[in-house]
Amino acid sequence: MTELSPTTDAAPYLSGLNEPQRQAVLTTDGPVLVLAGAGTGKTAALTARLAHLLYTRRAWPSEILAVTFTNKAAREMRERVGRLVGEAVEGMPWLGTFHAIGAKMLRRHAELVGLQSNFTILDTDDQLRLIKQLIVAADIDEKRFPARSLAGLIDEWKNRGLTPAEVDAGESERYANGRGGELYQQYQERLRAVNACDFGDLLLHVLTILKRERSVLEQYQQRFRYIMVDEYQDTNSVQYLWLRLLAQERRNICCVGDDDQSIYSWRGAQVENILKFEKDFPGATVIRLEQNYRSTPHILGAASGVIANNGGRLGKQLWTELDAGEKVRVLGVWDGPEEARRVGDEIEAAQRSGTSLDDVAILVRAQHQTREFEDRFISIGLPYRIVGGFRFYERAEIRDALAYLRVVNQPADDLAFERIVNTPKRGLGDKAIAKLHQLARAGGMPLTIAAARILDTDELTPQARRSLGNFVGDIARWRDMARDLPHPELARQILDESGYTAMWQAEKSTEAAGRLENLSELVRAMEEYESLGAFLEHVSLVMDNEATREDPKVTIMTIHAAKGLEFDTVFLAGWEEGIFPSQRALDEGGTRSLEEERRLAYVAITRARRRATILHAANRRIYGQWTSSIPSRFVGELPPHHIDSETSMSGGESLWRANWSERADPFADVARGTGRGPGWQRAAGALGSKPGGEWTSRTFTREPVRVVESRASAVSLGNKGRGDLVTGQRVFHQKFGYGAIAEIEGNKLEIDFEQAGRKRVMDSFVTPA
DNA sequence: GTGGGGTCGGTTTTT
DNA sequence: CCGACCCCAC
Repeated sequence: MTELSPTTDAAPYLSGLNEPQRQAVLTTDGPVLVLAGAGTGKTAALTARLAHLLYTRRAWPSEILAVTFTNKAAREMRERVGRLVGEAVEGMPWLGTFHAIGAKMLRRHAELVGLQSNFTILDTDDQLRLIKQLIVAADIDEKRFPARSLAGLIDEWKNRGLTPAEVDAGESERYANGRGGELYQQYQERLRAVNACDFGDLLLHVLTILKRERSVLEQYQQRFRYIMVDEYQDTNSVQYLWLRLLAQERRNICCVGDDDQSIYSWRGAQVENILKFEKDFPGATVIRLEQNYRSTPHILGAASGVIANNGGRLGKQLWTELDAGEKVRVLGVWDGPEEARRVGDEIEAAQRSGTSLDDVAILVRAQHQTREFEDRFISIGLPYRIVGGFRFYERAEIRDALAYLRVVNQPADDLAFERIVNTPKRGLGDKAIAKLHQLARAGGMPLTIAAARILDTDELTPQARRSLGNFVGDIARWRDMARDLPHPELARQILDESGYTAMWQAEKSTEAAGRLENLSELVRAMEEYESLGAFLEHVSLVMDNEATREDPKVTIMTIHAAKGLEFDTVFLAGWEEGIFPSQRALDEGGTRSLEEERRLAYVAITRARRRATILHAANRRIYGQWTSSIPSRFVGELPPHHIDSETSMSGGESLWRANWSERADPFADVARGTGRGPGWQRAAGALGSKPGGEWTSRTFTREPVRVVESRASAVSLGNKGRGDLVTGQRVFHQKFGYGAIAEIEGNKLEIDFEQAGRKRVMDSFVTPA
């Protein structure tokens, strides 16, 4: 904050803001709810507000609490505020995700909940392993009561702000005949014993502390002059309670959100939080951001038409000054493969007229729908990226490497110890580990200590003892080294001396090479952190695939993943009953889940800036069965004057109608949304067994005839007919790695890949190996 | 320890 | 139908 003029009018951060946005910025005191529709410049207003608080000296950077849900949002806010106020943003320690801020608070007060300040943050994998151990120890049949469901339940309780003591019999009943609460209790005890906590604890422990320790609460209430919350509609109960405690003294809380974009109830978010804001904070100022800067009127009209079918909304009327533009296209196709083919064709055409692939996205309801597109795009050579799936720190090699570092950093981290004690193989099998556990449990000590002790006994076989002795010695040495070696160097040496790097070097696959690459990437990333502890914190809370700048690619992702993003051209695939809205949502019944699906549709449409195409297929393979489907009810909710409909099926509309609307429809109750519709499988089972029933006419025993298409692009992109390949030859493919040619059919190859199995690819995408 | 075979389930996903 | 996961046998 240097040389800034104190006059608000001249403030640079206000330029370019519309009236409601300014109001959101300038209404600094008292509770404020900013209802920000999609594309209405929410982030601009939020960051300007932050800048305003700093610029007018209402608060020091360290006196503002600004929370987001994702690291991406936090990063973006930090960057944008930085652009407005410069260095000052560096001093904002309390700008971050709920979890990052929770972790920060918890490290300061860890002892109040029985932890040490260097506690480890477990990820879901560690969590699950721990829970499995407890289930086995409690002699519960893991088949009947899977660890996953207990993990989910504990997570839910934590999201709701319930400690083990607050889980009543009814809740407890939800796992293993009433043993849920008891296991939750044990789980928390184990976490404490290994000085660790899970994601949920980062919030729940802090809430416990704030509720129990008056002085701590007051300290934070005093500190945070202003509180700002992004995506308020996504807050869950703990987050809500946490915010309410912190805000209740000064009442300078500003929540930004959009009830129409609440799509995370399944993970504990309570739309009610935003709906009842005015009740929670009487006298709140409510500001609506309704001018949309992103999409054309037709796109907005289509989205608004759909969302209007939901009840209980706070209500917003989006408008735009942009030109009408194209109508939203609704495209009916015959089946899934045709859907992918059509989208591919359209994208190639757009590309020819100058559209960059980076401006194009395909949004689907569920991850598995990406496959059809992936297959198609590989075969026509259209560059794409699929968002989602494995993240960097979820990969085995990264988790292994981190486990080594964790053991060095936090001696009580038993889960990390277990993970690596026999990776790479050291001949320390189950029996040896079991004995270790026994000793550790008997003596109430961490596994590393138990390991050192057991060496003095004759519990282990000589080889196991020697091997474990070496390992224990290694760990001790690494801990010594940690004192004076820079941590990236330490990591390098640990990976080396432990034989971990060698383990992957010994494997000659492309996959192993990639893993080694990831490991060096990890070490490189460490350089940016001041200590090993800081790095581990970053990894467990923040690490994500930073999109490395690459060649332009079409983005394929779920609607959930697309929230907050925007693209010029958007394809919305699979708008059929059962797919979207999903069968699960329909089965669960109730308007609640259907309305969430509808909000998802709203989010999907509003991602588009200029062009949106909605697709629905008449036939789709579901669990291997060819099944006919009817268009999503959301298609019917699109206002007719905002759309152009088209069908690619010969016979046009009449065939459509003949196909799905005019006979007794086995999905009738699904379509009408009674919420009691049959699952696909049940429908298939029940109707299929009825001789001569309707079902047979709609079930395809084999794939429908495909339109034979000529693929000019595939040919033009690749080598023209190549003669250099023969059956049995070893080749390399950019996506699938190495493989042997099993069959050649024109320019199409069947290849048995070493990693990916048998795939059909175009010859232009392989090179002789 | 690994791989073969059988079983079961099959939205959305961040931190 | 396809895949993940688990268990058991070598």
